[in-house]
Formats: sequence, structure tokens, C-alpha cells
Amino acid sequence: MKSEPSVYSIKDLQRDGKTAWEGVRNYQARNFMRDSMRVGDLVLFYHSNADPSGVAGVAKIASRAYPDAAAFDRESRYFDERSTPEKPLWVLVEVAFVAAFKEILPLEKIKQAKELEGIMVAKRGMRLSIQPVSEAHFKYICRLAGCRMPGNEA
DNA sequence: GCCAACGTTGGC
DNA sequence: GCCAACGTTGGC
Repeated sequence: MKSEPSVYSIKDLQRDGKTAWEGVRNYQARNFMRDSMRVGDLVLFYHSNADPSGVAGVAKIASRAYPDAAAFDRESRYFDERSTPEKPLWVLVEVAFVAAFKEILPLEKIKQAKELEGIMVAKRGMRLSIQPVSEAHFKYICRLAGCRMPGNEA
């Protein structure tokens, strides 16, 4: 899951413990939240538009998808008049902090790693803010980042 | 700040 | 349903 650190960083999540991932306004990204995410699923937290851009840590899904109330709020930058409480168009999931990498694992490193061949985030023009990651890729990224995780002590 | 790539919108 | 115009994303 991508976030611009100037808006919301892994440190912000560490401080908050948990956050509602509001503001996703892309159908494909929404569908991943709604259809594929389950409580307990692990997430790579990616800093976009950053220096450097890359994976900043690990989070986990803390709720199933439910309507994103920001879409109903005229004052919100995420307001969308097509979405109503009766017929919500956009959803969010809650995301909980797991770990912050000591150092960002830069996109450049991800592109260089043979083991990560085919990973979505490395593809040209890939700007989807929520992307599926294979278990093998996930583990390898954690290893590259030197992150110790339950079930992934390597 | 530039700009390529992409998604969305809306005229036809 | 096509596709040009537009707005946004995000690496650099």
C-alpha cells in the first residue's frame, strides 16, 4: 500500500498504532481492499513521492473493508458526491503498525533484485496505490530490509 | 518542477 | 463505444 510520507508515513502509523486507509479513489485499488484483504494479512508500506521512494515497513490489515465516510464529507478532499451512505462507492480498510524498516528499501534495489522479477511496483508506468504482492516477494523484501518477523526469522 | 504514463470524462 | 482532452500519479 502506497502513501506519500509527507501526507502519512510509516512513522505516523507507528505513532498511531492503527489508521483508517481513507481516500482511495481508484476502482482497482478499491476492489483489492474490498475483495482480497482479510484481517491479519500483512502489508508492505510503501513511501511514494519520497527521497528515496521505497518500502518503509510492514503493516497488517485490521478490519474488513467498510464505507469510506470521507466520501460523504463535503469538506474533505476525498469528497465524492456519487457516494452516499445508502449507496457507498468507496471503501477503506483499517491498517495496523507492525514494523518500520531501519532504512527505506529503495525502489531501485527492488528493481535490481533478480528474486523480485515481475513484481508489480517495478513495472513501468505502474501507479496503482494498492498492489498484490506474492508471499515469496514479500518475504524477500523483508529479508533485504533486514526485518525480523514472526515466521520469517531469516 | 518536469513529464511520461495512466485513468476518467464527456462529446459525438 | 470510440477517442481526444484532461487531471493525476509518481519517478526522476
